[in-house]
Amino acid sequence: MSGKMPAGGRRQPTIHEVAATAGVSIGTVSRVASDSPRVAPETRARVQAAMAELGYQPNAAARAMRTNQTKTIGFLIPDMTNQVFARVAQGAEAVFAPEGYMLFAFSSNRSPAREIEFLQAARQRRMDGLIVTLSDETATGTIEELKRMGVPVVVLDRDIPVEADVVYSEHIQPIETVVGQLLQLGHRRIGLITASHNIRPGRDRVTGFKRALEKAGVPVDEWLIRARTQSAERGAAEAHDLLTGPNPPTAILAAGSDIFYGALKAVRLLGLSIPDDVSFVGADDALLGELVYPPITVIDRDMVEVGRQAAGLLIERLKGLDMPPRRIMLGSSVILRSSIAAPKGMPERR
Amino acid sequence: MSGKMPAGGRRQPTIHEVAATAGVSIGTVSRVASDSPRVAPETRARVQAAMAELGYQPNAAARAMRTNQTKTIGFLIPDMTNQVFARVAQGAEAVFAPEGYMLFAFSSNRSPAREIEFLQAARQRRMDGLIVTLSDETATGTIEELKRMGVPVVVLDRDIPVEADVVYSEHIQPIETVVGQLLQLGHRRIGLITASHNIRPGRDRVTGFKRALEKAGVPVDEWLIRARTQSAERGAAEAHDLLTGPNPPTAILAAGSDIFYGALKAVRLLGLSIPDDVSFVGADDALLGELVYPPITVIDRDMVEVGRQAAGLLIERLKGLDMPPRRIMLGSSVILRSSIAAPKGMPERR
DNA sequence: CATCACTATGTAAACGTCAACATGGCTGCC
DNA sequence: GGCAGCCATGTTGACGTTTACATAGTGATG
Repeated sequence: MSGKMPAGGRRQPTIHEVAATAGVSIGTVSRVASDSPRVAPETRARVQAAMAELGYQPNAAARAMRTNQTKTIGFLIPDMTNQVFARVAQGAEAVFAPEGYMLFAFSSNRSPAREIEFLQAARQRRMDGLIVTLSDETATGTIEELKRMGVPVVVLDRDIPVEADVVYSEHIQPIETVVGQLLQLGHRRIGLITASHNIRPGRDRVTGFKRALEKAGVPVDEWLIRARTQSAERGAAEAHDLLTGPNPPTAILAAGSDIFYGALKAVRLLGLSIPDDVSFVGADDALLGELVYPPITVIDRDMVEVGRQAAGLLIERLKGLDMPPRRIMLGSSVILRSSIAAPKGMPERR
Repeated sequence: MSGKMPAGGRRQPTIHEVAATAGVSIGTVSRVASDSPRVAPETRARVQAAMAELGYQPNAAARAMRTNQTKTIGFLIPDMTNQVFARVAQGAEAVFAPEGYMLFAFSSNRSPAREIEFLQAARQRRMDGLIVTLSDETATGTIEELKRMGVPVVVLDRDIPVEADVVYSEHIQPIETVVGQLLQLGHRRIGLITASHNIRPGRDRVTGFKRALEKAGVPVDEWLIRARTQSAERGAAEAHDLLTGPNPPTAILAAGSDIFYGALKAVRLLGLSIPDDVSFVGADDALLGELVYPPITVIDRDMVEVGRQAAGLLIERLKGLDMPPRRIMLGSSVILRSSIAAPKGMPERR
């Protein structure tokens, strides 16, 4: 275990060295490397032996220059430590790997400036395609950069003025369902904490929320709707503010995984009991909902499937199929658990 | 919003087009692109205007061919949906971004075959350096491939026969501490569920566990030690098996985040109460430990810092510093919460 | 047996960039 | 005023592949 670092900058063998070792020309080596049929079996074997001996791996940059393909897909997400996005990446990866593409995942940390940096880096690297989840639909710089890409782009759950395939998640209906449930239990003041209006999920959840209230003839109190940044801190702050306000809600909807964590923590810190003091609904982390006590009702969706679908759309584009932009809508489900009950001092109706 | 997809394969402008537009030679454009000082201010401005007009981004592949640098770092992790690894990536990213490097994160899903594939892809792409977390130290193919890399490698928390910088996490001491606590509370049968012996964390945790028992003169029952695959399913299965066995433990240590989830779920499914029926200690997910009821004692560590340190080591290597392999050991802490108590029917001692 | 049609292999140009070298105009100094 | 030296810019050859084209064998066929 002594001597130089393996890191010592050893030069990688080139096609020329393989050719010399095998006693053939570089053209033949190239043909063997790319599985061209026009090579005699005996020669092929000799070249393969030379490759193995030298540990040859073709230089992707040189190859990219000639072929205009990098076999690389860029994947832009707001936050890779968020399981929701990590699962999408996992689903996409599973589809791309067998096709020989590598996924280049990048976290913007919800900064449009970092998103632009990523898109530029992706363009410099001439990535073959992109899957993006923007953190703000109104950031024009990002949209401009996206339009310059020149390669297929699949957009996840955002409405932006770019001609691209999109994979949407259903947000209106599950919120409507769960708010309907709460209303039926007798809740009249329900707090909603979700993402900003600048992204589709935030807007749709507010839409679903209001729609459910209107259907039941319950007036909308804008004070109860908190559509801001998606983070645990924000979730905690909003939940705290709602629950310590003059006329607090009897139920809280924490729609977004980080918001879910923060809001739940705030409820705990206030020493409130679920569902006796306040009913609680989380989202996007079914496992957490299951592990805590009491188990928490959550709005859940299959993010791995989102990744798979997005990858599928992109691969079809990469195969050169020319067609109008497509949109896929994937469902969400409500997992009912014991964190919701009739509000305090009110017997469950019916 | 009509017409062709932006995806329409628009060719990216080259340095030649920029040169033609600006009315200069490609050499001058190259000098402007790489901030060389030998350019007249007026010319520089004209070239920059041309670049902006055409949306020029230099071709990374061509640049890589000339400079032998890709400004790309490969990051191999067992599972990107695991927060522990995602945080390491985040920490490393934060260090690399300002240096102009991009991080290429890849999940092996704990398959040595996939690890080899990744290492080969990394070599083809001539990545400038690597940070790797192997899923099995005994997989010789992976080690071989690692030795061929020819670029600096930083290894995370593994003992492998490769000359590389390593960032370790402390595993022995925190386990010893927490087992010591449990012994003092009166526990004599403690179950340990952790990763396989094929990786350092698994071995070290078992070492710490046995050491604590030996110090207290408590005999080691191998049946109570479950060092196998790191997954929620495995964690659940082992916990179930331990708790339904003929002579079950009075405390469970679920050392590993996925194992933690699974084991906790198993305890819930068995209808056991924590800490009345069984004391419980988790690891690597302090937030979950805080959100569940009762809050759970966890062994915690700062994974973002692990990423930062690893990135720091790699960057020094990339700067060409020649030095012997270095090792950094980062601490772990025990966050005591109410999930541990004296075993049933035994008053807390002292 | 000469020619044809293949087949296996070699050769060379091009991909886009950088950087070493070449060029030419200008400044300043004796 | 002539020339040294410098500065801005242009020219060119690599970097490692792929691939179209060239070439030289090898049978088969009339």
